[in-house]
Amino acid sequence: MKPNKKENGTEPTKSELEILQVLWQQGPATVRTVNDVLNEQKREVQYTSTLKLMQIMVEKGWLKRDESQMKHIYSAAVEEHSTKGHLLERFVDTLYNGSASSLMMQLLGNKKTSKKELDAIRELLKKMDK
Amino acid sequence: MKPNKKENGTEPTKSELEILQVLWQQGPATVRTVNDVLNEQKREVQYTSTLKLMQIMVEKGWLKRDESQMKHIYSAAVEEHSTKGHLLERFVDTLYNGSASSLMMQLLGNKKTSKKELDAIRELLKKMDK
DNA sequence: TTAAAGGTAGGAAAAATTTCGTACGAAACA
DNA sequence: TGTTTCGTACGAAATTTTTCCTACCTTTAA
Repeated sequence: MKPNKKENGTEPTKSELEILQVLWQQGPATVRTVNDVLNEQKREVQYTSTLKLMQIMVEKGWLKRDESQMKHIYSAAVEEHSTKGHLLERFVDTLYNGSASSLMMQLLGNKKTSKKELDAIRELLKKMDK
Repeated sequence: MKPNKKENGTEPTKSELEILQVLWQQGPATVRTVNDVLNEQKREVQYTSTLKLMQIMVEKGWLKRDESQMKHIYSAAVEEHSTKGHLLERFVDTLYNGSASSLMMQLLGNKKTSKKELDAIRELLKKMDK
């Protein structure tokens, strides 16, 4: 029974989440690719740092790795929707005592939420109504 | 120009957020009270650990401290609504590319969101409609 | 007036996270 | 055939976050 079994109960760290985001968006990719995206979209970071982190994430079960090629191909081992759902749930629990509508109010009161967003949300609720 | 000026751009850590939550809910309180609540609601933690953390948070500008009594009274130095708003914004940006409606969909698809919550949200939107 | 209980301060250790230097192998190419 | 480029592995340092020990002071109660 090796340790890299996954389902470790914990959550990805901030940096780990950044990497997951990249892989969810781009699909399976090399360290080089992920590192490039990070440097471009997020923050400056050395290649070996990204490599190390991604290796750790494989151990933790967040990522899978295809080693059949010399350039290893990494991909997310956890599903985007459920992972984000879990994070969101924890977020709501922590900050809003589990009340989704409290969070909504916050969100809707936020200047950053555009008219377009609001309409999309209304549409969504209408669909759920049926 | 001392460092404990506040507005340091960063965000509270997880543990710091727990303490802020307690103070937002309970109002100004002693370390003893905060520590008791933490142990009861969250996790086991030593008194001096909580004390130290709260001292650090004063330095960082997250908390204020009334030292006029021997039992110092701590209170949140940052406003609940705006702080949570900021955290929420970062959360949406990080996980949903800033799309509030994406987050909503996630939230609404979540079993944990009760009928009551949904109704509250509809009500909210109706009010915003006018 | 002493002992016990309950406070704060401060330093340091422990743990978790992040970063990167170095070594070394494979591939590309001059 | 070098030699330069691009890759992984590994270890360790640096940083950040968290925890708690120790010292010492004040209040309370015996």
